This record gives sequence, C-alpha cells and structure tokens, in this order.
Amino acid sequence: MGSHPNIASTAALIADPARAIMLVALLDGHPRPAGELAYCAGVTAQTASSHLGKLLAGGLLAVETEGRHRYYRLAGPHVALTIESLASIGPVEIVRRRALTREAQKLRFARCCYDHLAGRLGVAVTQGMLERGFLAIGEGKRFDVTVAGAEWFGRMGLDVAKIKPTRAGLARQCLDWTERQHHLAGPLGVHFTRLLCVETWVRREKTSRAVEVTPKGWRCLKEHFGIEEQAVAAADLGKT
Amino acid sequence: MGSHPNIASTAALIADPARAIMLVALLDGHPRPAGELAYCAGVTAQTASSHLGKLLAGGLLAVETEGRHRYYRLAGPHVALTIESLASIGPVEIVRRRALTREAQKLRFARCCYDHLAGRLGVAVTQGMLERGFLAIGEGKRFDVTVAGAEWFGRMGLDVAKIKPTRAGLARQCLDWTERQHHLAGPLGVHFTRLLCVETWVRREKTSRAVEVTPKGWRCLKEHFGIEEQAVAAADLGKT
DNA sequence: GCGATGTTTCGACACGTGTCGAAGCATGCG
DNA sequence: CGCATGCTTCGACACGTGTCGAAACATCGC
Repeated sequence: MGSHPNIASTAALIADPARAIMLVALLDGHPRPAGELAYCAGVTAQTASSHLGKLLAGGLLAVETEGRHRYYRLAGPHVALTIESLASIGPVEIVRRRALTREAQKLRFARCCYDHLAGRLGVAVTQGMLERGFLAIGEGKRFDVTVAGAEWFGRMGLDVAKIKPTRAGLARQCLDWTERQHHLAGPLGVHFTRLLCVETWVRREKTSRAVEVTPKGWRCLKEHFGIEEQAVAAADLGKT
Repeated sequence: MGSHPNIASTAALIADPARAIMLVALLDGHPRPAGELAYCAGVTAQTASSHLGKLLAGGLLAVETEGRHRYYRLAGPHVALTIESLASIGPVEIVRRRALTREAQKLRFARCCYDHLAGRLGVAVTQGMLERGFLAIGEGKRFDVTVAGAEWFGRMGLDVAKIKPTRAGLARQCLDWTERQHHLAGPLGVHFTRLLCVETWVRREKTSRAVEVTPKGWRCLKEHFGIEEQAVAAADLGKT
C-alpha cells in the first residue's frame, strides 16, 4: 500500500473502452439497468456484467436492485468530476517546434495575469513573502497575511486593513500555468502590483502583458527578498 | 464517435503502475529528468523512456531538454487535477473486519517516525506552524524556517541557528502515509520533538513508538496553535 | 578525439485481461 | 408449476502491452 495505490487501478477501470462508454452514459446521473449499458457499450450481457462488477468493486458505481433489474449509477459526484476531468486531457495538438519568440520569453519571465504579477518573477516574489513569513498558506487557495506581513506591507505603503477583500478573500493563490507554482493574486496582489509600478520597481509594457524590472527594482527585490536577476532568469528547471 | 473518445485512452495511460508513480511524483510541479522518474517507478531507463514517450504523446506531460537531460513535467494544472481527482476514488473499503487495536489507534494518533513527531498530531502541529507563518513550503521537500518561526522556536528554547542541517536540509517535509499529509522532519523536527519531551508536552511510550500528550501539552498546543484534543481525534475523515 | 553518462530505439518474450459461448440463478408472469 | 426475461458465473481463447537486454544516439568533460 503505497501512498496512492488506488490511482493506477482506478484509472485501469476507466481505461477499458466498454467501461468508459458505460461511465459516460451514466454521467447524467440517471441509473440504468445492466442490459441497457451492455447495449450502449456494444458488448454482450456477460461481458457487461463482468465490467459492471469491476466498476462496482472499484467504487466507481453503485447499484440498486429492483425486481429482476439491477440499476447502476455513478457512485457519487467525485466520480463524475473525475470522468469529466479526464475528458479535458487530449493528445498534444500540433507541436510548436519553433523556439519561443523573444516576446514570449519576456512574457514567461514576468507578466501580468489580469492585474497582478505572474511569471517567474511573480512566483519568486510570492515565494519570498512566504519564506519571510509575510504570507502563510491559508485555507481554500487563499494566502493569509501574517502580522509580520501586514507590518511589511505597511512600511511599503500599503495598508492591508484598508484593502477590501472580494468574496474569494483578500489574497488568493493563483496557479501559474507555465511555472506550475502559486503566486499572489486577489485584491492584495493587484494593489501590490500597482504599488510596484508607482514605486518604479517595474514598468509595464504598453503593447503586451509583459513586465520589465527596473534597476531600482532589482536592488529592492534583492534587499527585501534576496531575489537576484540571474537566479530568476535561470530558474528554468526545478531540481532536487 | 463518442463525444469523449479520449477518456479511455487517457485513463489507460494513467492505468499503468509505473506511469502512475511517475505522474504522482510530478504532482508537485517540479520538472524531473527521465532517469530520476525511472528510479522512482522502479523500472529501467528503457522502460521509463517508453512510458514517458506515451505520456508525452497523450498530452499528460511536457518536456524540456537541457543538455543531456530531459526534464519532464505535467502538461498543466488540469492534469494535476485529474490525478488528484482519481485519487479520491477508492475501492469500497474492504471493511475493516476488526477495528484497529487500541495500540494501533494510539499509533495512528501520534507516534514517532524515526525521531520526529508523526501521526495526526504531527500533521496538526506542522499545519499550525505553517498557518502561523513559522514555516514555509520550501524547495525540494524542505520547509523553510521564517524569521517569525526562528523567533518562536527561540522563545521555545530552540536556537535554530545552532542546529546543524544534514545534506537534505534543516527541516524536511516527511509524507505521512496514513494521514497523507506532510509533517516536520529533519534535524529541526528531531530537536523540536526532543524539546516537547523535555517540556513534558508529550511522553513517549517505553514499549512502542506511540506518543501520549500530557494535559499541559494540550493546554500549550491550544495556546500556541489552536489545536484541540477532540479536533485531532476527530480528524478521521480525509481531506480537502 | 575518447570514454562516461543520460536517454531513446529495437526486438523478443511472457503475463494479464477483455471477449464470448454455455450454463447457472433469480425474478416475474401465466 | 413451467417458461421467458434479466443478469451473473465459468471456462477457454487471443490480442495487447509492459518488461528488459542489447545497441544506437546525444551530450558533457577531459
């Protein structure tokens, strides 16, 4: 029993075409009798029975016996979510063989995601705030601003108490697509990014979402977070 | 012709144990070279290469070549979501015929893992440190001690600067098999646990690895971390 | 250049499992 | 009771695919 022993075997249950068809057929939540599912999947009743038994044992289906019919349905919403989630993964589209353009590289390095800082720089800054205890991982994809954090933002000229949280909270964890790491979003992220512009740590490009760090910006980033230009630029690959 | 032709084949990709292990290993978002993934999965390099190629073609992974290494990572958050979602489906618990023995329950509740605190209590304490910003998630399965954290440990009587890190670091994230959560390990974890014994927050059983929390311990845990006895005991149901 | 290391390709083998025919239970109807 | 319907169990077969050894390819360091 490893940590996730289920996942391979669960996936194996969905991996069979006949079973996958049955599961998809049950996505609407309506229970269906075994025979109908057999017909959907285009297999005989014996085969379908075998499949349904496995799905049942695997915890993907539930069954209710009514007379001589046995009605199968998905075991719960989490199963439906998993099926739909699987459907979102597709074979790679036409691969872009060409290297990233200069513009794309700048975007990857630092950019605005809506109105907050993203890209490697966004991730690095957020990481710095976490390491220094200004932020802490909160419940439900939120960051919590610590006491030390509130003081620091205050010294920067940002009164955290004055920032109005949205329903999703004051500071959210936004998952960066390309970096696969969280960075600071939400009202606090927006205000902070605006502050960086005003203080001329960074300059936003007019034509795109790219962001450029000023010399002063690098100095301050190093001073406050120990972030160095080369380190961010080189943070290409994680490592052990 | 189904509207979801991919789902079976995508699931088939995750269905292989070796591939599943690789995918789980990549869940943290950090790219890893092929060789390391081969080692994780316990297969030879040839086999791993075949698997990685399939996952790549299936759109589950992305790859970046650097020198003679090829770093693989999940193709995107949607893949991570799918994996985690799959993990939420479990075979119908083969009902524990016999309830856990009294001793096993104590072990599950709190125990020592080598020389640091594990079990539900270990997870809860670590979570508390994260929430209060004493620790932060670091690179490579490490925790970083924040400034606030160093102060707190100091007040507790632990001079973090004096603790010698091993090569793996000062504070490591140790994954608890039964709780499926990380808890504090590494030299800091060992010293901290020793401190808890000295301060009589907890008492180690002589005969086993179980740990018992004293009344004073519960008082202090509540005061420092807001941890209540019932909450830890009741944390039976999983997760997110 | 050469050897060492990391990764992929090729070929062959063995095991797992999805399939169906036939038969066995269970339920419902006359 | 006897027959039909719905579903499951049993047994046998064939195909797919995960595995590794051997070898080719790529890159790095000297």
